[in-house]
Amino acid sequence: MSIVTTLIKCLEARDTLTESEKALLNDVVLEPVSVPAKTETTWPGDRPGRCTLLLSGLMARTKVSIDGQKRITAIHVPGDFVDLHSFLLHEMDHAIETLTPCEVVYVPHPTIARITEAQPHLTRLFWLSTVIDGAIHREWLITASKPSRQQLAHLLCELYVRLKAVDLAADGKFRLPLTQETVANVLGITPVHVNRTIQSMRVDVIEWRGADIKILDWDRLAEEAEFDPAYLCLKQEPR
Amino acid sequence: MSIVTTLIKCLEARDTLTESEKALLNDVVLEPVSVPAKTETTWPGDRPGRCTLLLSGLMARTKVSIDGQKRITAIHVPGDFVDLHSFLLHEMDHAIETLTPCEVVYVPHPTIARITEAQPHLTRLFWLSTVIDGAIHREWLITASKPSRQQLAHLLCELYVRLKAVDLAADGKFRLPLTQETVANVLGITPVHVNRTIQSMRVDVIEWRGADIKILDWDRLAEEAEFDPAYLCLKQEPR
DNA sequence: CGAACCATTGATTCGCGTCAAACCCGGTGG
DNA sequence: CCACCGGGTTTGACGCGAATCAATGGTTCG
Repeated sequence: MSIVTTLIKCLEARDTLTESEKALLNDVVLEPVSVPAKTETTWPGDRPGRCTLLLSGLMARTKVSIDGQKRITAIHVPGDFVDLHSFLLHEMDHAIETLTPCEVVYVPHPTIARITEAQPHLTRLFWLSTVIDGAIHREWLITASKPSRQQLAHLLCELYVRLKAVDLAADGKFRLPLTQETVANVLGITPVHVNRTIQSMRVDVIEWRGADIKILDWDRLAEEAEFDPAYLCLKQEPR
Repeated sequence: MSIVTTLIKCLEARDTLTESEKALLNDVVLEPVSVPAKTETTWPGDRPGRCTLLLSGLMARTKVSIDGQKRITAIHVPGDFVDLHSFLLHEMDHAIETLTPCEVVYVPHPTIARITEAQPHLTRLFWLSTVIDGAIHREWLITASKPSRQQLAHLLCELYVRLKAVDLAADGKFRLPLTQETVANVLGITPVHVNRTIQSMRVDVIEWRGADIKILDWDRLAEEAEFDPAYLCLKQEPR
């Protein structure tokens, strides 16, 4: 199984690729790099010069405010192009860090630039992946003004669907090796409150022991979260 | 002054355009359409087939939850491509509405597709505009978990800078013809609380009468908002 | 066995929501 | 010219959800 497999799986969840496109991606994706957990790979103000393709593990995009509060604005699962937007933004407006030990591949910006010059279809698929990134931001923005239970329920639904798309979740079960403090940084609430929220959800909809989560009643969880996976755009269509 | 002027101004805030690119845009942008205030132009589930370029007025992207709560996930000012992401998403996951009377131009998806096939540079600039859209979402996400005063301060700073970039704001003054209820839908708080927040800010940092806003002390407002315009990417660079 | 890290619990405070009423102002019509 | 209306703004009283602060368990690992 080659290195690009997960990326191709992610792209092909939204459209089909030609053999030559797959071959091109294979040439472009070089050797993987291991990064330990809790390591910042990019800082705000950086001009990275390459994009990060996540192969395994979980990464996050974060922003720290003056008072030291860290807020996680995005969580990335294997197959995600974590900072594809840096190709166009140039200067980073946030940090990127590993939440767990990760394997990544760095793709130089000039490589992506070449693709945009000669591969309109691949370009659109890359563009699409940043657009979906934005759609996820919008969902998080909406849940942000809802009660914490609903917020957490939505996060779990989303992560389950995204992990399942890359075969890292099944039967309502998945691994989420995050501390409650990290979850708090995702939801924008305090760790203490995350704990209480998890406890209230343990009563009826989830099992959550250590890093192992089991969704006991998907329908109820999704209903409470008002979760509709449409925004994740997991439908093959010509783009 | 031609119709594309505002669009070109917006794109050229981030990179320079060649004459032939400007000419192409001029050919692509057809006659404007007037839309009355408070009109929904797109609904969730729609497959629009064209993108909306805003020429004048304010538009919003909204999502309504089961209980009828409307949340505004984005505000658009003249020059913005309101729903450029629909070109790749195909199916809309949210609604689009005018907040004030607006003039718009509809650009058919096939037209944009043609640009992506033959105009890599323009394509990257369009892509960039959706990426900045995402950056704005991230900022809103971060402020969402902050006290309402800081949230509102940030919104005012952002709108001032964005309006100024298209010459619709100057000297700390701009028009914002929104009701407090609409502002509440932007911030995800109640109209009542918006009112109290505005009042507390009137004491020291802003004047706000009807649709007219004057920022009395930019530095103080920006400091309180922790506002750093970097994410709006208003710097000319080759992209 | 202690150190470090994480999860959990309790007590108290505070920002914001909720509900309901009052007010303000431009527009309309008698 | 004034009564009346309606949409938006403002005010007050009250309750709840989440923050805060501080302490206590539980596990893993040197």
